[in-house]
Amino acid sequence: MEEEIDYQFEARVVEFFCDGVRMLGLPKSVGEIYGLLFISQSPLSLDDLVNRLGISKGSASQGLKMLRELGAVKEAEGDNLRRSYFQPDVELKRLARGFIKEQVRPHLASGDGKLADLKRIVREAPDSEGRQFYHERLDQLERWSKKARVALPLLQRFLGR
Amino acid sequence: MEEEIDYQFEARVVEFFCDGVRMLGLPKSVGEIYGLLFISQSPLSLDDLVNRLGISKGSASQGLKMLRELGAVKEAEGDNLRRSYFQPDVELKRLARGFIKEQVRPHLASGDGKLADLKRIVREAPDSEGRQFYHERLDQLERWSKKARVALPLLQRFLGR
DNA sequence: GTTATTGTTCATTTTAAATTGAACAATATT
DNA sequence: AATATTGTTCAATTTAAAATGAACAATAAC
Repeated sequence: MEEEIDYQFEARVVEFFCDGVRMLGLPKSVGEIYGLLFISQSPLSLDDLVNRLGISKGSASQGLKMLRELGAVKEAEGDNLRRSYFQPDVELKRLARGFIKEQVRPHLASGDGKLADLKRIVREAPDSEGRQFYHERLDQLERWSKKARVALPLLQRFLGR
Repeated sequence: MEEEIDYQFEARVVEFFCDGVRMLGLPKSVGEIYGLLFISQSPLSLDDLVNRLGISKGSASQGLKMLRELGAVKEAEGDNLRRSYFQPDVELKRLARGFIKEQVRPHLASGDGKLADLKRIVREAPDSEGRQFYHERLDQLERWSKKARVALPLLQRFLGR
């Protein structure tokens, strides 16, 4: 009976994290996995996740992989020596760092590359009526990008306090 | 011929913004619309967007609606008095404010509500082995939420400088 | 009052992304 | 060496989100 309560509670926490990661643009299953680990008193194995969340082995494996890359979970000791067990990292600082490093920076970097391409196109194009205007707009974009690059470390530092 | 160059350039800028808004979790069409407005020298009407982007009237209408709600475009004067014309707001400050207000804060608020529900469940549950642990975890979540609520205005202020 | 123009809404269709599950590799156990 | 266990990969499927387009309202022009 008490387990029943725990189970319901657990399910709601998992749901809570589903919504959370959706806001960050990550797959629902990643939220489920992190959520269950977050509310578990002991580390869980891939099999535990499959059984308790009712998701496929494939999803669990891929989700754990992503969470490891983000630095959001780490390995831990568990009953069965053959298996890997996982527990969550619950420090906002490190979660933010991982997310920024893995999800935000790559996008910004690729954006910067494309922006440089666009500037080149304008530079090498024959003088046209719009050239000056285009140049200004691209400069604007560059200012945005620069600001973002400065903001990220500040944000990270703040979250780490 | 010169128009040909402009057209290709325009298309690449539009693509650039597609990628950009995808990172923010907004629909591609919103990026296309904002991108075309961003690189246009004069305000455009819904019909212009439909024709130049090759999207449906429905998409254009919905996309413009979202962009207006975000404060990312505003109405402007144009040739045809019967039509509404739009131009982009290119101030990062206001774009960020709109995005935070419309997309981030609502999620945080709903999260806070759900978190309060979870705390109540734990509080009202019979003493169990896990109760203390659950309480700690939920406190952790509350600290995250609080930190986010403080970080947002700081971020906003920084972007507005 | 009838017709034309502009823009919105929303049920249906399409598209992109996530999930599944079976095949596979890697490692341990007998 | 044969068998069992654990975890990964990826083609096929499912699901959720976005785009479409036809019907509709609102307004203007005739």
